[in-house]
Order: sequence, then C-alpha cells, then structure tokens
Amino acid sequence: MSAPTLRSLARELGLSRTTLSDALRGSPRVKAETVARVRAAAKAAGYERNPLTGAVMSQLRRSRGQQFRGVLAVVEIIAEGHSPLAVRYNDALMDGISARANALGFKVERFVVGPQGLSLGRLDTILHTRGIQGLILLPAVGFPDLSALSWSRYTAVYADYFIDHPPLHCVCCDHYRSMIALLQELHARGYRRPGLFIEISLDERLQYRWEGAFLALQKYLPGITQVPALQVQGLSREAFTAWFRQYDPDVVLGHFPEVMDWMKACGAKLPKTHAFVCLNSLRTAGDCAAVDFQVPQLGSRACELVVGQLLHNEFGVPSQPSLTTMLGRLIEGPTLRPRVAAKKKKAAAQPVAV
Amino acid sequence: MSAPTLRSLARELGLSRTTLSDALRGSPRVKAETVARVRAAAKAAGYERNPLTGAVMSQLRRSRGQQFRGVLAVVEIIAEGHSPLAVRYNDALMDGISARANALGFKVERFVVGPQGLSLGRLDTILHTRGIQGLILLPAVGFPDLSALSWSRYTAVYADYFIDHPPLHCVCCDHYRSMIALLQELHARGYRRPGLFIEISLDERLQYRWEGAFLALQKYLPGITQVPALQVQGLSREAFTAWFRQYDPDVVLGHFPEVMDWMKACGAKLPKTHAFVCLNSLRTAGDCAAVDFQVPQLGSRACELVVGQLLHNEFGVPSQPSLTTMLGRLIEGPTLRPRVAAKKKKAAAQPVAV
DNA sequence: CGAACAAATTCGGACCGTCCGGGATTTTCG
DNA sequence: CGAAAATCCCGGACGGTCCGAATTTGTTCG
Repeated sequence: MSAPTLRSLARELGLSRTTLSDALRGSPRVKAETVARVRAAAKAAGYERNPLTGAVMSQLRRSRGQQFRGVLAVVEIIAEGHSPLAVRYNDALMDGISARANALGFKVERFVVGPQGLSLGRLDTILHTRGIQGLILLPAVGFPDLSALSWSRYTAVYADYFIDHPPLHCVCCDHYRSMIALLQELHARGYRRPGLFIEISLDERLQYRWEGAFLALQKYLPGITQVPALQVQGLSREAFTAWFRQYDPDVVLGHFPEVMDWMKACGAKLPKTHAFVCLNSLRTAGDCAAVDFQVPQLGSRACELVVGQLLHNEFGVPSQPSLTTMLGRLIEGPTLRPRVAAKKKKAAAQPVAV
Repeated sequence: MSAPTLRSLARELGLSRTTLSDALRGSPRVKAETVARVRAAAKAAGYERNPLTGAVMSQLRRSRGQQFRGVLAVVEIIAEGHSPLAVRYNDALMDGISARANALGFKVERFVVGPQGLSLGRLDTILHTRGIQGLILLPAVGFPDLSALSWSRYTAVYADYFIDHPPLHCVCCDHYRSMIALLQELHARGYRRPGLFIEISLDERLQYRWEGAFLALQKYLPGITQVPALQVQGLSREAFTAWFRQYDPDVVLGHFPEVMDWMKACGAKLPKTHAFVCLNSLRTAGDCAAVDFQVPQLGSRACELVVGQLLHNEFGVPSQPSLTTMLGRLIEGPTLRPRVAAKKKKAAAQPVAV
C-alpha cells in the first residue's frame, strides 16, 4: 500500500493505465475533464510519476519504430525581396538543419510566410492539421511579430539574435566574441592599426556587437594605434578612400570585398603592406580572408534544441528565453599574412578558431 | 534494421535477451566464452547500451515502486580562498540546478576540487565508481584546465563564459546584451550622461562585454553626452570623486555600492539629481537599483542541457562548443527614477527586462 | 427519425533492459 | 550408478510510453 503505481491507481479509477499515463502528461488524447479527475486522484493517492523513468521509457518506445519520428517546420518570413545574401545564409542554415534532423529521425518542410506566401493564420491551420509541433524560424528582416500563432501547440527556435513576439529561444553566431578573437589573432600576427569599416544598419541589427567588441579591444590590446571606425549608410568609394588615406589602417575589417580594389588603388599591396578580412565569408568568393559563421552548425544546433524540447514534451513560449551562440572561424586567404609559427605546433593550414 | 535492440540481437544469436543483457554487463552468471561472443556480435551489429537506461531499469527492478533518481555531479573548482560573492553566486546556481534536476528526476551531488578538496584523478575515480556521467562545472577563478578527466565518459556544461581545456558547452549571463538593454532603459527614463565605473580585472574576464556595450551605445544613443569610462585596478575614493566631479554623470553604473556614499558626499541626491545602478545584484543589500543575472535560471538551463545530452547518450567533448546566455533583469531601487508611464500599460512595480 | 460518417475519447498490446528465482545441463563425488 | 553441486541459461515481472484499434459521441444529410 506504500507506493501507488500507475496500474494500481488505474484500477482504482476504473480506467486503463494508458489513459492514466496520457492524462498525467496532459496529452490531448484525453478529455480535459478526465485529465482533471485523474490528476486530483493521483495527488490524493500521493502518486508521483518518475520523470526520469518516463523519459527513458519514451526513448525506448520510440526507438523501436525507428525512422520517422515527425516533421519539423522551417518557417521563412519574407517581407520583401530578400537579398541574395539572405538566400545563401538561409540555404546554409537549411543544410545544417536537414542533416541533423535526418540523423535524429525527423523530416523537414519549408514554409514561406509573407505577402507572397502564407498568412500566419493559414500557417497555423496547416501546422495544426499536419500535426507539426516543432518549428525553426529562419532570420527575418527587422523584428517579426509571430505572436498570432497558437504557441501553446508549438516548440520553436528562432535562428537569429532576438525575437520578442513571442520571446523564443534563439540560436545565432557570436559576433562579439568572433570579433574579439579575430582582433586577438590579428594582433598576434603583428597588426597594430586595425580599422573597422562597417555599414551602420548591419551593425545596428546586431546591437553593435561588431563595433562594441572593436572599440573595447582597440582600447585594451597593447600597442594599438586607434583608428576610428568608419560608419557609412551606403557603400561610398570616396568616403572609404579618404578614411583609408588619413588613418592608414594596416588591416581593414569590413563586409564588402569591393574595398580590396580601392585599397590597391591607394597603393596598398595585399597582403604585403596591408590586409583585409571580410566579416562574413558568405559575401566573398574565396578570394580573401574572411570570418566564417559556421552557419550549418548553427542550423544543426537549432535543430537539436527543438528536437530536445519536442522529446521532453515542452511546448509553448519558454518562461525565460535563452540565446545560444557559436564562435565564428577565421578562413585564411591571400589578403592576410599567415601566422608566424612561433611554436612548432601551430599548423598554418589549420583554420584558426577566432 | 538500423536500430538493433537487445531482443533482436538475442534472436539472431539464438540466446535469450536476459543472457545478452548479463553478458554485455559482464555478469559472472554467463560463461566467459559466451560473453566474448555476444560482445563481438553486439559490436558488429552496432548495438549500443544506453547507460542511463540501464540505471533506470536496474533501480526499477530492484526497488520496485521507489523513486529512482539519476545523479548529476556539480563540480566546484576552488583554487584559493573564494570570495563571499563567488559563494553567493554558486549557491544561487545550485538552487536553480537542484530544482530543475529534481523536476527531471535527478539528484545533485557537490564535489569540491582543488588544494583543499579532491584531485582531478581522485574525482575521476569517484565519478567512475559512482557511475556519475553528468557534470555541471561551477565557475572557477581564471581559466581552469580539466583536460585530465576521462571526458569520453562524461557529458558536461561549464557555468561560465568560456573554457578551453576541454572546450565545453557553456551557460552564462549575457552581460553585453544586459548592458545594452540597461542603457536603453536608462535613456528612456531621461538619463543622458551615463558613466561607467569598472574594475578592469572584472571586465577583462568577461572579454570587456560591459565596456564594449557601453562604448557602442554611448556612441549611438541619441543625445548622449559621452562620459569616459573610469577603469580602476582597485577601489579608490579619490579617483572616483575626481572623475565624478569632472564629468558629472547623471547615472553611475558600477559594481560597488560603496560609491553611493561618495556620490552623496559630492552633493548628489539619489535619485533626485543622480542615479546609481549596481551591475551585479548579488553585491547589493537591496538598497539600490541593480542588474539581476537571474542566476538560478542559468543553473536551471545548464541542468537541462546536461540532462538532455545524458538522455541522448551523448558523451565526450562536443565537436563545436556553444555558449547559451540569458538576459539580466533590472531590479528597481531607491537610487533610480522609475519609468515615467508614457502609456498606461507600463506598471512601475513590474521588473523591466533589460 | 435514422443511417452514414467523422471526430473525440479510451483501451489493449507490444516494448524497453534489469533482476531474480528457477530450470536445464553438466560435473563432481560418495 | 545416483545424488548433490556447480554451471549456464531462461522466463516473468516491473513502470511507463507509444501507436493502432475499438468504442463512444457528435454531426450531417436523406
């Protein structure tokens, strides 16, 4: 009489153990009234389901059927003509998502929301009828509002820095730390006048993580000649040339590979006298050093997060959203001096983690 | 055919599932020759035993009905006398960890590593014999090296920004975004000369996230009078007073509540003429506005991460470490003007997310 | 009003890996 | 040769989950 079990409690209530199990977990298969009745009885009898055992059983039961465990929806919110860069970014994300989802036994379907695609209400209906519960939201322009979806049915991750409507878990590259690591690496290679050339709107979206890290490290790395960052609203050759001539940064960090030509026009030899590192490898054609965000890995991590929550039956908006980030990598290129091997162990061919 | 189970493998070998189970665990009940044969076949078929499942089943069978709990190790690395602040931080983490672990069916045990505690080798042995596989590492001074543990046996999370030996997943507060949000909130409340007063060693450990965010936002928030940040190596009343008199910041952000008295001595009235926000609520006694890192929630998240990996049978060092962060919150206090209710919906009593 | 059909709700079966009692076979020994 | 002992292996039960099937309830239409 000391330890009430699922089965004994079920007998007492005149229900099957299955119904009890489903009711206690709040499965929609059981009538709401029954759920309430069962829970009250369980509480009265002092029954506590063992969550660890439950999780393990769930896995065991699932592993038999193998293969197909469900469908994940990848939701793309397209407000207006999206740039080719965004397309490349999203495709890279998709690669990582699909690969990981497949390995975990999930299939992926892509939905497009926006003027040319589905309305939110329509998406909600489709997901509901298809029984899709896991969502991965691809980065959208601006700050999208998805609060119209019935969130209590879904578990989701936003593949960007931040979403407030609703506040979901996010997965994104760590631009701040990537910049820190990049500057430290450049410093180790002997560069002392790093210059940041950035379009304001790009960094604003990232809450100034590029420039924040740049400003802080410019101040604290030893022996640095501070070059003021050049912010522009649009790409302007004149502005760049004037800035480059005035401050003569020995390594330019920026998003636009076009400036390499402008630097050369000013007499710079890459990588002999000056260097250039593109802040986003997706913008390059492999002809310069660049920061690689490892986007597929981000997608993979996002996928793991969603699947993890699905398996734990956690739905709805999280009580406290979190941001999961991963460090970018420096891809070597002909526009940057390789690291001088101070110790023998550092292999130049290896990509250096930044 | 991709997921061999104990039973399917047994059928194939013409043995019973029981014998298989015993053989794989090396029970003396099974003939040595059979053990070898079974193990070889299991390896060939790609059968993998999930240790957590084993533990659950074992307890289930042994002590029927009794609640089985898995065990997580919380590892504290204490190099020298740890500050009372670190103690408070770790205790808050533990609260969150314990609560979440409990809900997930785990219990927590604390291990202390260091000169006054266990050696790494000893810890490794203890964890092995106790069969503990999930580790949560509490923040350590400096950059600890734990590579001596047999990592292939464990899955772990480090509850701080960064660990490189080995590179593990980390969970930490998002100091950068917390500062951004704090400055935006202060700006919305009408403050225009925020001043940052910070000890270098504190921010250096955070890769200058406080100051990086401060520098960037000082530059981009409209109508700001830039007050240069005051960095100190130790707390000095003279340096602070000189800085405060010279630049007259209308809100001081810093770690040390002591400066409130110094500000008052300079003629400041809190919160009438000036304000103070402590950058770490654990340093305050509730007598001033402060940033709350929501440490228990961080612990909770760390716990979820470890348990998730345990359930998925993922051990060893991750191929690509990630950092999971959560936003701090602004706790209102008598040293800060409340937000002026522009719209009626903003309740002053509610803590504003920063 | 009732039949046909759809949706909602509940149930039964199969399953996971472990432990223990016990069965089957072989070995030891009187 | 027979009995006891040793060795090796098997079946049942455990608690909880999942899925398909069965049963009940509700709805539409002739």
